[in-house]
Amino acid sequence: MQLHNPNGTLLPTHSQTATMTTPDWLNRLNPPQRRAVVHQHGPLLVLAGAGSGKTRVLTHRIAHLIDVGDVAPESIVAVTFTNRAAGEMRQRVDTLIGDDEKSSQIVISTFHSLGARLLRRYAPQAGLPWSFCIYDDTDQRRLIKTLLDEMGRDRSRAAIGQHRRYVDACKNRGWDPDQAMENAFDATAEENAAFYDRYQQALYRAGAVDFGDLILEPLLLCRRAPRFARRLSRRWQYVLVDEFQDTNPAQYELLEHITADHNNLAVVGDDDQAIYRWRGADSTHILGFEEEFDAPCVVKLEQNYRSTGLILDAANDVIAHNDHRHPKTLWTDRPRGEPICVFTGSDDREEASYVAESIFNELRKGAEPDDFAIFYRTNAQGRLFEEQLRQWGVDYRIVGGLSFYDREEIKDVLAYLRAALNPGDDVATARIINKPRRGVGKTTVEKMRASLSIDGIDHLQDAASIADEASPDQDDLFMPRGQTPAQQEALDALRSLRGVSRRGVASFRQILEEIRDDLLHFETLTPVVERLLERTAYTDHLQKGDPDEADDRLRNIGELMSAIEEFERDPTTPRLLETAREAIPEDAGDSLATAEASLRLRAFLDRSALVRQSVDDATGGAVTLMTVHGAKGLEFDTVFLVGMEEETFPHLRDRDDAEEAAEERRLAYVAITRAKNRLFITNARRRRVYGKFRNTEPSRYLLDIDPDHLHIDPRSSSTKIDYGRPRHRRSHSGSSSSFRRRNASSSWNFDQSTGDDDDESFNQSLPDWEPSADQSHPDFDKNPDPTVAEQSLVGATVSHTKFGVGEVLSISGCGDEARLSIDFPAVGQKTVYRKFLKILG
DNA sequence: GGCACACGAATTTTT
DNA sequence: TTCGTGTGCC
Repeated sequence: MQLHNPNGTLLPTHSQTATMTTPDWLNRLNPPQRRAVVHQHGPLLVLAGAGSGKTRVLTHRIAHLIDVGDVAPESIVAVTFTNRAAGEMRQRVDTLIGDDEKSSQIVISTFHSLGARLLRRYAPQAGLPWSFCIYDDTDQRRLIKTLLDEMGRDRSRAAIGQHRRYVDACKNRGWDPDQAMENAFDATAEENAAFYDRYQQALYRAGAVDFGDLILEPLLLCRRAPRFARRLSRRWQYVLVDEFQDTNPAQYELLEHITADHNNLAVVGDDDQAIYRWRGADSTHILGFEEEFDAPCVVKLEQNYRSTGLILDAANDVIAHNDHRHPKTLWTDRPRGEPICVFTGSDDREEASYVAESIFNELRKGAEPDDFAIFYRTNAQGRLFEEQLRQWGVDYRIVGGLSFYDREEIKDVLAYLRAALNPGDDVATARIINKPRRGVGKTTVEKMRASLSIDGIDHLQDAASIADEASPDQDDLFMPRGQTPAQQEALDALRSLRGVSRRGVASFRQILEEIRDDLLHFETLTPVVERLLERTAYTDHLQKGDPDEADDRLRNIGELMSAIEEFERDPTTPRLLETAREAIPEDAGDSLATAEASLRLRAFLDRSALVRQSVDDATGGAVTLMTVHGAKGLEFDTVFLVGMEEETFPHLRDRDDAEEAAEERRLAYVAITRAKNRLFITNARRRRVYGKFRNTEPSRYLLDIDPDHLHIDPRSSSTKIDYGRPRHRRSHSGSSSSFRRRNASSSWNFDQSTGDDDDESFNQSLPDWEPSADQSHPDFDKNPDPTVAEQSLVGATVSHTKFGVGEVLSISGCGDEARLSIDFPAVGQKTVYRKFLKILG
């Protein structure tokens, strides 16, 4: 992952003189940073403001523990919340320590990966089969859906979501189903708790764990077996936690177990950046750390090295409206920098096109695409930006959103592997039992499901074998029997399967059997998957599908193959295999459990569930698109914060929920503080929601920023937006700025400007900011004649969403009124308004 | 069993 | 706008 972090290159302004005994890098730290780094024993709380060098403190602390504190690398564990953060920390620690052997012994991982590793190692103790799989979101939903189906309850998407949230919430709190029941104080809660119990049993039957279990199960092991907890605590003598404000109670309790022996818990975080409350995070952990842990060393990092003064001011303006904050003042000695540029599009498409064009112009002047990021509140917003960036020929990468492993074809192939490895995995089995089509349709699967209550038929694959092996004249002494007439009926239905369905079931079973065989006999995964694809004729199936998609899907299968090869070459893989091997006794009796390819498969599947690398992460040199949540922990030279409107950002589900509002505000704070040198805030006067236009209002956060810090792009379509209107009740401190805002309001309204895309003055204004837009933008009055810039469009290549690419023949009018006559090879000559066109060159 | 069609509902945010 | 579900027909 190439998301840079220039924090590693920053030089604090007041580094102090080196003493001979301290390692060189200690001198690159400012005094509070150094205090946190050299603190060796006992609890440590680092309150690290945005951009204050928190990763730096963590990595240097690890290096210091090893180099100066003489701590064994394997007794250090550092936990983060995202794979990206873990990867970055790993890289920086590697560099600092400069000894790969030592460095690789330090455990640096996400909470969930750590949990997964523990479960792999202690699967039998946790009551899990060696072949257990990790259910991702989709699997989880599918399971819940079949359960609701079974129970004859509402299985709508909303209902599934509700149940999922309930189960997750319990697990985040560290509750098993019994505790959930104990804490259920009304009928609804009891019903939910009962569902949780049922869900958990289904997971158990399937030999699967969900994301929540990756924390909860190790925690339950700790509670159940204090000796196990003590063992962990002895093994990991020094524990470091990043983004501590985002820990949920289950994670917190797990940390307590791990540090019980020594209390060497160093946590780093920022309560202003707590944005995962909805995921069960509880910021009282960081706010109450001082009380909970006896007299911890507390360090505040308040100097921001990242952003310009104006950007930091804007961030402070926004966050100042929140209460209950850990008191701190973030400051910087960086220059004030350029004003924050605000643009309002007439609609969401114009907003996106503005952003794409601005970036395009910057790139043309030699800027690096990696320096640009577009942040939006919801993933759905990304699509328009993609579209526009593509129009402008700007390379981009999307972080988050649909992950590679979420793609249908990838999930299918992995489902075959899962179903072969772990026959109890009904979600995987159901997914592929009829894919590609083999005549096992809904009715057949219904029959199989109906027999699942019978003793001896625990999984769909058991049912499949009954159907496959049944014969009319067979002595059925060894066949399961139904205990009730209904069960017997289901069994009979299953056994009387004939024709295509029966043959389909048989061939399905055979395919899985052959995969298992391959797992036993091959050393590596690649041939296993290659043969799987042949046997299932999966690629043919793809080719027969939607021809528009076929190529992409085939390419993705190819990507999967390379991902597997890469995984097998990865130097860290052997360590993972070792973990899985340790859990299985030599005499396990199941040769599949210890077969090399099967070990590899488990490790690969674990990783594919946990490391959700984004679809096109690999490409370097691209503009980054992501949600604000995804942006946490990153920084970019230039940030476009888009969709800054009420309803979109803040995206409030419940307008009266103060906690939710506070979290949204923190989210805005996180977004702003990602920018190093330039910040663009954009919005649109109307936006398409579910295909229909909806009018918008500018985001409250935009109004909270001191207007003096803002520069409104003159091309904004903002005739009627009254930024000056105080629409939101403000608490205490905000009064002076809202006074200023009201006075300043007149300057925020201006005439509708042209949409002149070739406006050089705008482009030039970026590097050397000119405070007054009017100088650089001489004249936007209704001028019937095209400007010189517009005239020069004749002969240019343009593209239109409907008509495709064409050449400009002539132009009349200017600005928004400009009409261009264009020759489109595809549809002939057309006259089109300038604003519907993209200039390609 | 499989397909084509029509209708309705829906979007936070992620490990 | 897009997705998933339900219906009716071969």
